Amino acid sequence: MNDNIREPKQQRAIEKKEKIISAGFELICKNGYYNINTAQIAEHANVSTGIVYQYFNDKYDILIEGLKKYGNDIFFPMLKDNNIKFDKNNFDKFIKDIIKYYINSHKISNIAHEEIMSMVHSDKNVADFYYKRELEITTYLKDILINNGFKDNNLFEKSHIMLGLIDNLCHEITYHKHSKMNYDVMMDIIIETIKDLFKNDLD
Amino acid sequence: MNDNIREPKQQRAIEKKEKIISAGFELICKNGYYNINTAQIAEHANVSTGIVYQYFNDKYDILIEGLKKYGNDIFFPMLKDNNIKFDKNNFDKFIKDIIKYYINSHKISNIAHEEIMSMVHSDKNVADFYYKRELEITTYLKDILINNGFKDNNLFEKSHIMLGLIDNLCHEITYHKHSKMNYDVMMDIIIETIKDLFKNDLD
Amino acid sequence: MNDNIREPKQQRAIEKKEKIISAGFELICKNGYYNINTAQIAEHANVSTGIVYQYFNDKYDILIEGLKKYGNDIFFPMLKDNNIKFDKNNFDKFIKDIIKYYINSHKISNIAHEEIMSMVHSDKNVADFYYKRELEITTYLKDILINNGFKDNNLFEKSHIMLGLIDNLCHEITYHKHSKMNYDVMMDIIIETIKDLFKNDLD
Amino acid sequence: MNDNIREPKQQRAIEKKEKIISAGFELICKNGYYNINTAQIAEHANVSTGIVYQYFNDKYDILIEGLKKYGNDIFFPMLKDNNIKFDKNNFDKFIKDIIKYYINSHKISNIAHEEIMSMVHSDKNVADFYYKRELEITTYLKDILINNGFKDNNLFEKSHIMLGLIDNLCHEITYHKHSKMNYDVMMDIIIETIKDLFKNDLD
DNA sequence: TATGAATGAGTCTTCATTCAT
DNA sequence: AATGAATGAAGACTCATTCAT
Repeated sequence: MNDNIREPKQQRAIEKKEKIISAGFELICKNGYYNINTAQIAEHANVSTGIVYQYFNDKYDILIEGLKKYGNDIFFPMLKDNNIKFDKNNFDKFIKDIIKYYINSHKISNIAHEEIMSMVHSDKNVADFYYKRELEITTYLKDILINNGFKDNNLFEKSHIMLGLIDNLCHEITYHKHSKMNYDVMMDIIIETIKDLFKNDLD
Repeated sequence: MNDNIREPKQQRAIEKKEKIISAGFELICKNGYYNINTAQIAEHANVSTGIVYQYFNDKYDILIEGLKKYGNDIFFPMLKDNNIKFDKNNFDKFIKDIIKYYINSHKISNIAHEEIMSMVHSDKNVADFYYKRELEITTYLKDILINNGFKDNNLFEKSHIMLGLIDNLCHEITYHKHSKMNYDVMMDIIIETIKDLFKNDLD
Repeated sequence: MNDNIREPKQQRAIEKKEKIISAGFELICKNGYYNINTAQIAEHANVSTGIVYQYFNDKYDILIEGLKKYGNDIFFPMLKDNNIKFDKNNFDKFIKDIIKYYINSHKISNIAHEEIMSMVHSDKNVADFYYKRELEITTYLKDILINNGFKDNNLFEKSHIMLGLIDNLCHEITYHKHSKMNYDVMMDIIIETIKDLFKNDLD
Repeated sequence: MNDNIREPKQQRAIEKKEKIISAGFELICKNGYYNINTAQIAEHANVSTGIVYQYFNDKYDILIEGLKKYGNDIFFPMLKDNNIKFDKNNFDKFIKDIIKYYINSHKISNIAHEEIMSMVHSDKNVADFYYKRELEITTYLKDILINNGFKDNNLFEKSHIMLGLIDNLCHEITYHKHSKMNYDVMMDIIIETIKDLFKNDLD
């Protein structure tokens, strides 16, 4: 472990560090942490292998920093748009929009998603990151619902369940198309279930 | 790749092969596929390194065979008990029982669960295994419901959603105790939601 | 090194040893000494791996014994036919016959030839075997020539040169067909050269 | 197979690569390809094992590159001197010179010669190299003869035969001293035979 | 700062040979 | 005499990390 990690101050150096993170994270997401080596990361970042160890303790560090920097984009891109309003009589549409959002995000970074989920299940730090984000998004959803007039009746737990339902659905749709599941039906049921979930929380 | 895999004939040899599978799978589950080497597997199985390669193509093979042999026990132990009957007026209890079952199974093989889920997300063969089992358990649940008088109203999809809800809950409970989630409340909501899911399928 | 090599006395045992030699030598000739392992030899001989070491000191032994047993067939099959007579006025035909013999033998055991020649160049024992046989065949040719009325005017050396010329020709024809050499012309030249070689040795 | 072979740019690195080739080729020639391992090559080159695989795909690569670099020196050192003139009335001397050249070259790199010839007989790439060189030297000899006034009467084929005769002789002299062959006589016969070979090609 | 050359411990895998039965 | 299971040393190759410049 190198104790002399340099925090780059010069603009060029900062850019170089960013480059390593993005290049490294990209490769790791695409190929898996164990299938990519530091030489490849350096090459992909147009940087020498040596320099990597002046900005990072080790290979693992690159992963973690990449996660911090790009994790949100991959998993919770919606976190960017805040203060959403929806027509209470058209809660359906709001749910559908979220589902679309999720499916889209799954599709865009399909492989990255899987690679990181893999690490969520095997690496404590990645897991911590992921679960923290999960709480954030849950809170975010809860706030939206409250802002739109929902009663706070265990809204936090319900939001979590709602997101769980949606995530399962998206995963199902994105990855196991081959199964004998009817996805249109499934989506309708999910929407209905979510509405039931909140049935007593609208005036 | 060695294509001269020997299928052991002597009783002692058969036991030895089993031993390698169990020892290897155990170590992999406990420490992760990439953190265990063949020497460790051999040692843990009280066997020489050479013999490993007479029964298996490679390290990966051990994982897959271990999965075939012990995967069900870890993920779907309930698959053993068939033909369950429950009091239709007490659907609640049935749901709770399944949840308990799941939580228990998560707790028993906590780490194994996570390691394998990790590979579900990064290895095609492991994923195939897992999703196949998932379909089985879904079918199994659907059959139980039908046997207990439920109407087949997209019962397959609903079963899948139900299991998803339960799995999310268990995962939540087993792994992120630290969160500010109220699990008792959550369980109640889940049960209620599941009941709503099938509200039109009971006479 | 196992000092207890058993010399098989029972008929069945003798056959078994022969089988190992022939199977082993065949595989080695076809694939090369370093590309064949004892397990394959045993399997090809329909014998257990263990038994091999009761008849042979080691893998190398099999090669040497195979060479002793089958080497002649491969390199000097003509050694079998003795006492050849030819029409002195038709020395040409005799030469051509030998060439045909050689080419045929090269073609039949093409790969074996090469594999063994490879070892002639890298293993002392194989070399010894080969050069000993070479002397035999030279002597054999010399004797034929004498029997057919040639004067012994350095006939030994000349026979050796003659065989060398033929061997080079055959090798050329059998292995580098692709070159821009005209083989018909070459053969004629060779024959002429050989006749010149002995031009003063016929009355 | 590592496909990230680095082509060394720094002077020191270039020298190191050369060092690995020469050290590796030397050891392989002296001991045989199968009796030398990469660790030994690295050690002999005063280099770590790792670096070997940054410059070469594998052990085999070292052999081939060594061959390309030093093969000519070992087999056809005369290829260096071009445009040789000789006294047509003293063709004898020219032949003798070539023989001396060959014998000398055989003697100098005795073992290397044999090890490589071994591989010529067992490895396609080595064989290709060798036969290509053989054609070159044949052409080279043919050109010399033409330059010295020989008629081109199948001169290519005759050159090849001449070289074959010389090679056999040298091999005989260098390796089987033990035989009952009279080498002085043999050399005289060879010279006479070669002269006969070209008897109609001088005016 | 930056380069890319160098290190060497670690990994998988093979195989001649021996052992238990 | 025979089997085939078992051994373990040895080999090729990789890669995170450090070093010389």
